[in-house]
Amino acid sequence: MADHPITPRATDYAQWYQDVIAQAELAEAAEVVKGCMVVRPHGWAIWEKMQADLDRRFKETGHQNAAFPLLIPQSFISKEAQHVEGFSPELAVVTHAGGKELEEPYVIRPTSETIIGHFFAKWIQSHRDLPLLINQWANVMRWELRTRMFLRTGEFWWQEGHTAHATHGECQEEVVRMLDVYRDFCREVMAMPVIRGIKTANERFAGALETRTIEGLMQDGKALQCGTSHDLGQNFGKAFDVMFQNTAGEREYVWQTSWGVSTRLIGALIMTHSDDEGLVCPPRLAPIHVAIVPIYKTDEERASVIECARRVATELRADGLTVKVDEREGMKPGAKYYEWERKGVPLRLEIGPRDVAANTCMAKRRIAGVDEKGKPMKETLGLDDIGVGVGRILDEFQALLLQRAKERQAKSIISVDNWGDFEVAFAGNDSRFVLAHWDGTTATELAIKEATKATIRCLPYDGDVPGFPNLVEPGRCVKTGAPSTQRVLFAKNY
RNA sequence: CGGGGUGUGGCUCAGCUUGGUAGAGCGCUGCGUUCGGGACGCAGAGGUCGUAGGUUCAAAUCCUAUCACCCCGACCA
Repeated sequence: MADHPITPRATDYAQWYQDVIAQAELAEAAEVVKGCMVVRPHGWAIWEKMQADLDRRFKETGHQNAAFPLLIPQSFISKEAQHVEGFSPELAVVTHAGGKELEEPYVIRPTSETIIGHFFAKWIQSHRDLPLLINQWANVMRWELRTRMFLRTGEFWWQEGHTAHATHGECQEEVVRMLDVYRDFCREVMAMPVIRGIKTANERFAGALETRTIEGLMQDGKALQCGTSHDLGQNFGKAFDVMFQNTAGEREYVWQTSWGVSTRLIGALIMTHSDDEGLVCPPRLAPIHVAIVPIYKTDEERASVIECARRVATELRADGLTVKVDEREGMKPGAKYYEWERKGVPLRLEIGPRDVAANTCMAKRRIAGVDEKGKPMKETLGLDDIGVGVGRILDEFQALLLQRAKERQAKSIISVDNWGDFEVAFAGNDSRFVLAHWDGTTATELAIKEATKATIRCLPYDGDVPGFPNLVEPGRCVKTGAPSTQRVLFAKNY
């Protein structure tokens, strides 16, 4: 075994995360732009796959895409009291343009509730204009003191849904619906189980009545907020005068929502599935599904093997798969194997002279056991119906990843009833999903964070936590002993 | 903004204490031999030593200033 370019997870999880990103060529630090990142082609390809699937789901639920300005008049941010308080510290502001100082500075959008509120006010007159269901794919900027690739950077890419409704009831339905879209996407496409829940007042979006979240469990036991959905009530409607005339002829403020997921999901993908060999990518998000490595010694062998590999690639592409035939010379097959494994290609096919003669190939899954000699398990596939064999393997691989993630999640969730056990669960650098009673006060929430670094990730939907079907039950706060009505989810988080 | 650290070929770093005019490994280019789990040989290309001053016959090395980045803390809809 040659040098291992990736730090093992057990040695240093944070370094492992950075190494996977570098070795899989997903992204790198922008270096000349503080706190920002360059998303490299292989990383962006994963985001494009995420976008394509999410966009289809948004359209299916009746939403339309639009685009709003990157720059927002500074005064807009100030119009909603909580919004300005939440975002002011992390705004980047444009004060000059065209060689002159601007009369009013612009902020680079940290999120678009305000500018969209302004235009919604123009677009909405009547109850017949509602609901208005808009989505925007965009980049946003939040000046962060401490950044982590994909998880928290100055600039990031996301989608933000913005909707306006005639009643609070419709607005609440939308918030629930879109959180479920995210949950389904995470499970079906990312092979990642998440827990739906409601944020505490302390963790709520600045300007929202209620924030819902999906929380993912990373391999090191920490939680990652993977998506959010906000009931904005009439807060932005009032701030931007977004009104409609109802059927009785009265003017009312609209009820609004916003919801988003971002390139942070790529971080979630890495920390959910990947291993010490590099990126592991579920087939439904893999930029390359199959890498074919030709094996040969002589020129004649090379010609026949490559001809065969290209033929297989063409056949698989007809099934809608992305296939790479690695024809690079001067590189031994083993080196190619490691490279494609680092990059998270789910399946590799090896085709050599013996395979050409037998009309077969060797298939190696990205996650495979080892045989009695310690060599990776491979299987032989016939070339006559290669599409069938490859399709089956990719389906099995997608299912395997979800199953593994679910098992890991199940093992990491515990229920705790006393402070001693709670502290043990978060001792040192440890984290997990801990279900415990909480007295409902922000003071206690902050005291627990101060003592253990663990925060309340959400008040989970009852029944959404595997193995713990009844979270709504009377109990005593794990910290203060005060009465509590339900268990909440604690974890350290990214 | 506190505390600590680092800036030297594309990357990782040595050299600095004790000044003498820049090195290694990897990567890259070319040729040849290799090729079923990370190849090897030979020949090459590539560096204003973060920046600006200062000391000196002479500075990557000593002094001053400054900038950038990293780690820990504070902060993080």
